Amino acid sequence: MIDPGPYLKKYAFIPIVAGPTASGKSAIALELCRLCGGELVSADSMQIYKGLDVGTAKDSAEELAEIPHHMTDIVEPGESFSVFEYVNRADAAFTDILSRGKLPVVCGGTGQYISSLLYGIDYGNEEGVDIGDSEEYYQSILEKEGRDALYKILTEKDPDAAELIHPNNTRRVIRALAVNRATGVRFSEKNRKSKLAGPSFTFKAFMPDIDRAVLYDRINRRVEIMMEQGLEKEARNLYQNEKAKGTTCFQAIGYKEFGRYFAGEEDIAETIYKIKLGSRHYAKRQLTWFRHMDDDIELIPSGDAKASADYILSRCIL
RNA sequence: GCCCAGAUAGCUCAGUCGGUAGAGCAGGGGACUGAAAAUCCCCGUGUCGAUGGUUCGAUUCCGUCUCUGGGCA
Repeated sequence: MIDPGPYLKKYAFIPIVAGPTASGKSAIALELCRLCGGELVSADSMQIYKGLDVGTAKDSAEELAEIPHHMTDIVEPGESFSVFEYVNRADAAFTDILSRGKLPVVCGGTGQYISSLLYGIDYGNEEGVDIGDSEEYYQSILEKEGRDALYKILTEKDPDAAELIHPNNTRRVIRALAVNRATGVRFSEKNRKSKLAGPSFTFKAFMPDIDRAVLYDRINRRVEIMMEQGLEKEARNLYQNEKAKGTTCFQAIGYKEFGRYFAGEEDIAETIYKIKLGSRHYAKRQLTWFRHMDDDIELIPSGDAKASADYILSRCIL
């Protein structure tokens, strides 16, 4: 546990505002920062990228200028990033903010990032091992020998991990094998030990409780607004960035769907439909993730950001 | 007005040689420990358009009607 510094005099917890896309998290988090002079720490795997602004529903330029933001715009499209780097850099941000006597306010919808903070998952990379080569190694085995052969290797090298990972989920099969090969420690063994240290800070998480139909409607409308705000132009910039081609930022909803449209293979209406659909599917997965950790996330009424911020702050005061 | 083709799940459609039906998409549930906005798993009862008839039994065959396409006038 890192010394929380002066903030402990007033606040016992660092608030985390989690929730699905378009649920109103940002508005609450910004209000929270205004209320207590806090600084925002994003927990969003796509808002880390510079230049992906309207499509990731990043806070506006005015808001970025008004409230200090951390973990936003920290890497160029094309650069690689990972949860491991996220937790390290977020921890550094917390330490920095707290040392200046300010309250960090976490806000984001990337379940994996939220869980990593809240549960203090240690991705253990003291030796600075790079697993990229090992991933490529197993990727080539997958291509040459197929998914069954790949999965069979996992059942031999790490039966416990194989038990938990579906054979069709080759991405996770590869990850487990690569971690094993690169670090010499079994994936399952590493995971078992990962929570032993506990979180570096004390967090309290909240999520707006929003009706599914209302959420989907908000998502659909927001995609229309993004189009008005120039999403197409932003996507075109990304597609013209040679370094970014095929990298992680192309997984972002609102960008990857433009490929066929730019190639002249479908019209814009289809593209917009796919962006809405992808966003709804994503929101559903986010809800599954956060529902799973409902013992650790408090639901709050949605709709009134100011009231939510007041409430959250009261729950974080010592 | 006449001719032809349709009418089956929220949508697009398959199918039942007569024994009350199933795919894709949508939608729902779930997993997730170094890409996570990624990746993966599970879930299909609906007056088979309406109404008469034939039949032990009709969504399926026949008649009529309604609606929707397309064609001819």
